[in-house]
Amino acid sequence: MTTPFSVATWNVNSLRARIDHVLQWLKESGVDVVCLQETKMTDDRFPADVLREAGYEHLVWHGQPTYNGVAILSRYPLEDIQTGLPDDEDDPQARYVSATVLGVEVHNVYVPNGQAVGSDKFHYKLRWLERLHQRLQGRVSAERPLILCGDMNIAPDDVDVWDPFVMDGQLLCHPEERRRLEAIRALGLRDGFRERNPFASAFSWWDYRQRGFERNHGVRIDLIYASEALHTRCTDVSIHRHVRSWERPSDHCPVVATFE
DNA sequence: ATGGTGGAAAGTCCA
Repeated sequence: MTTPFSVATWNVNSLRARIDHVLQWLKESGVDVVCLQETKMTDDRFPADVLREAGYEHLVWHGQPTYNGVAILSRYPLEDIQTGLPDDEDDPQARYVSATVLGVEVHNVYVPNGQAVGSDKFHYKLRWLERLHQRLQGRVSAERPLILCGDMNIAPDDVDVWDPFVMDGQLLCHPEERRRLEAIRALGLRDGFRERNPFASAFSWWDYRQRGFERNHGVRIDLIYASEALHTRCTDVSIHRHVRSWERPSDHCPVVATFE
């Protein structure tokens, strides 16, 4: 029948700078499928050999110089790999990769940050979310096992931010971006962490600046959404907060969902 | 305090 497996999302803020943390965390977590964002390297520099040695034989990566970059590391074979959104030809930003593993469609995204509400980059963010919506429309159904995960760069609700009054209407919380994320979720996706922890303010990103982690000034923007068929198999969603306290960490920590 | 910290990459851009 179905194979139990776990899936993680983690914005590593440079895979080159974070490779030791990644290897350490892969060893301690043993997660089966890992979706990375912000690898920040060209494809020829991707450390495929060392990741294969760590047990992740099946890899896909999609990078560019300096910025962005996404990858999927898997203990199980990857099929139907797609790098970039379908209409990516005039967009050089590497923010999307998808593959099917164990019969599950995994869509790994690095949603644009948006820089500042109302800026050109903010409009690019909104447009990118609409392109993601188009990609998933018709693919999400109750019966098909599917995951959408990644750095959404949007806190879905006020409970997902350290201070909803300070953050009200700001980047990561603005109604225009929240509305577009909710429209994607409403295609038929479930936020397993939120459903299991309805009132928990638990975060996945803390600003490097102004001692954000020490003061727990964080937001939950790294999400794992599952289709109905997969959500019924979900046994746990955990935020691996301790990784953020390691020496010279990414500003994001990993999030892991487990399915039976 | 239009700052602050960290990464890429070599002066800024991005988050």
